[in-house]
Amino acid sequence: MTTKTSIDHIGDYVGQTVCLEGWLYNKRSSGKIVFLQLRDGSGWIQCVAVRSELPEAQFSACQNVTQESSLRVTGTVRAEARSQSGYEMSIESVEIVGHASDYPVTLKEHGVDFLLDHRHLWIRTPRQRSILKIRSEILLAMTEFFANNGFTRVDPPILTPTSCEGTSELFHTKYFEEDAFLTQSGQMYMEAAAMALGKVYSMGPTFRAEKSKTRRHLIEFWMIEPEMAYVTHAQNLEVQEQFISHIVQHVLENCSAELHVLERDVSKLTSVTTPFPRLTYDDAIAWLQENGHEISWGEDFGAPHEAAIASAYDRPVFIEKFPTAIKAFYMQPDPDRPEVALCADLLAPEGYGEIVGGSERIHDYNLLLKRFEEHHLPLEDYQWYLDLRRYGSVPHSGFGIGLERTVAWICGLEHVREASAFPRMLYRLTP
RNA sequence: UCCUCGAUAGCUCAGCGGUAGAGCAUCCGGCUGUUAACCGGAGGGUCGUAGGUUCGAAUCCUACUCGGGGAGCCA
Repeated sequence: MTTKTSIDHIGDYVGQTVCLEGWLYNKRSSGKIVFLQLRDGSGWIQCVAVRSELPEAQFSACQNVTQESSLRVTGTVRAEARSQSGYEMSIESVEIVGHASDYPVTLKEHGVDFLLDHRHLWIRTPRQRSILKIRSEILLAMTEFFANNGFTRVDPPILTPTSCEGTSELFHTKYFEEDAFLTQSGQMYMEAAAMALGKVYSMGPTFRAEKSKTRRHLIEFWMIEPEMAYVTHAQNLEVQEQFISHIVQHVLENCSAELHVLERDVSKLTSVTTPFPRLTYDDAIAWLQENGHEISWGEDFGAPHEAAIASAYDRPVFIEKFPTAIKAFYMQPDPDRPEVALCADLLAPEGYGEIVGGSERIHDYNLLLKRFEEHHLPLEDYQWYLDLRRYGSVPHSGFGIGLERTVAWICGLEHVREASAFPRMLYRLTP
């Protein structure tokens, strides 16, 4: 029985005969030699069939095999200077597992619409594979950071009875006889979990029924939401910058091949070290006004404002202490200046926009009650949330980070849709 | 929802009032080191849909459908 292996381990088998199981990425041939480029998910290798060295049936199978047919290839591994990976396989036998005819996603250029219609096949290409690998490594780095810093993972519900923030449009569904909505944030549940377990985090999908149609928006996206008891606004920012720099460092250390496929300028990532610059909302408004933007105190930033500020730095930048009036109801006011909240947005470099939003939460029962009234939120739906301030309330903080935006930034993508295996976008639910 | 751009072969596009084109993919043939291989040949089309202008419309006009990019909202 021939040893089976995967392409990423091929260097351990030089001079030996092994079997690889994969798919045909591309083929080139002349009359008496055929080059099969095999991929198996772990990498690529060129397999060479020579007419004089193979039975005629085996050689003609190599000549006729089509793009993306699945193959078992048995042969001898050689070190090969002409190969990019440094290795090649001399084919001894080929078994076609599944024939592919008229594979739609050719190696030439395609339009976005066509590629998205064929997303289930598009993800086989080197570029898309690299993105999905890096996404997976980012989630691993996040998990690692949380495990090393005393966090417990808690998974909040996806079906919820009400809005968490009362702002965004929600997807509506039925829960037997009741109305239900797909979650837009697990934050309130994570606040409850933080009172139980101290430091907690969630990872999972969230949904926004907004008709957003830009390169930074998906309808369904993943959010990672840490929540920490007894943690203040200032400490929250420190956790965020350590968290982000850990992720970037992990990708730099573990994904250099994938970053190379993506032609990512890694100097834009090596500069991401702590501390990150902190700009108050006041500073940001003043800076924008000095740089010719028409904006006044009290207004929220638009995408062009965020891009202008972010482009002034070589690493993510915090903008903190926004006016209370334009931020979520649950954010703790600054005790020295109640008109601003103890919150911060983290803007990614290179125009990728807001990747993190966080704040210290209101812990005082009466103040939170007042906010519910000001925002006309139905108290009966939120009694459990108010309970957290009735029974041993403590100062606490947390943040939410958008996974696809983070992946898009680290990978240098044009659009967040490539950061998801099967993106849900406005007017696009399939595949 | 608003602004803007687009829809021609399986794919990417050219043609912009006068007989529907190219490259790639597919099929056939050639080539012993190819790297989005190359060379020769073949098949492949209700020019998004519906109206209108014109002797004549893929081309000009109107509406609609579908999609891209952006704004707002946010992560």
